[in-house]
Amino acid sequence: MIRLGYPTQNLTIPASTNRTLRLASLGDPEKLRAVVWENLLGLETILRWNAEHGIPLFRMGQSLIPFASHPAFPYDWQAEHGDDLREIGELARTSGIRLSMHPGQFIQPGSPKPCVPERSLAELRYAARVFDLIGNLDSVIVLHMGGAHEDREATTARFVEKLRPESAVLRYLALENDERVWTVPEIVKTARSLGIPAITDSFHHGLNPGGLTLEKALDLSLPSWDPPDARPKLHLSSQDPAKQPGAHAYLVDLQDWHSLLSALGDHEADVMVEAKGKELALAPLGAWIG
DNA sequence: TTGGGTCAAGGAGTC
DNA sequence: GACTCCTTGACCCAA
Repeated sequence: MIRLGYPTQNLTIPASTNRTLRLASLGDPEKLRAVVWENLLGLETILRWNAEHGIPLFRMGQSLIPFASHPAFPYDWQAEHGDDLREIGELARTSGIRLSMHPGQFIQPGSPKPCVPERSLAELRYAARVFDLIGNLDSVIVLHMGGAHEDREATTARFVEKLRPESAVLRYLALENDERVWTVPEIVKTARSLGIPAITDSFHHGLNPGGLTLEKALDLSLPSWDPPDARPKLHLSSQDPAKQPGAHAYLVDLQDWHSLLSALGDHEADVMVEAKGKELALAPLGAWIG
């Protein structure tokens, strides 16, 4: 069975889990609390909508609790929002919805600059803590390996060294290939050395295939998951024809979808559709899921 | 009221 | 060296 999902917001309702504020506004805790409350309410609304529409995956925005990992964050967010997160976890569980997060491009545990990995780990610990409170073990933190810093081996070694002690993060973490730097075989190798799974992004793989067909790439990444508790995750998107290579399109090109289905064969997978059209991009694909 | 530029943070690539 | 892409919204400012 193939299951589909979408990230951060729902354009139909509409609702978002990614409202934020400027750093300068952190000095106003009431304003911050209001933004967090809107994000949590947005998440609950989206989960109910997903349950009604049979969509079993959703990726929360990284700004669910804006600046939670920042030293200037003004209150104990785990104490204040823990009950809400536990209730959201219960709602997701009873609705059969798997949640994920995708820390952004600034998260670089392998950077040679000392302060960058430290800030990155703080952000990853925040994401892991959110999932601890949500309480669902099938949750996933999706991470790119970041830059190569002109020395792939040294960067990989730093990346592994920084993350290996982070058992609370590794519990949820999965590595994803990217469109420029790290290929599927490279992230699978690094993921294995950390004892975590790897996600193949079919769009990124097309731009940075490392000499492998999509089918061969899936042969490497799918076994890194351990179903039924951890169904394999994949990413699917298409090129925006009006923009530079790497820019995501509003919908998914059906040719890309069929290529993924063909490469998957009989394998089961959870497919996160990274389209600008969010949930609107799922309907044309759903008709093809048998 | 609108549209543009910038905002916590990194890095790689194009032109 | 400036701009764009990975993502989305906030918020200030000029017109």
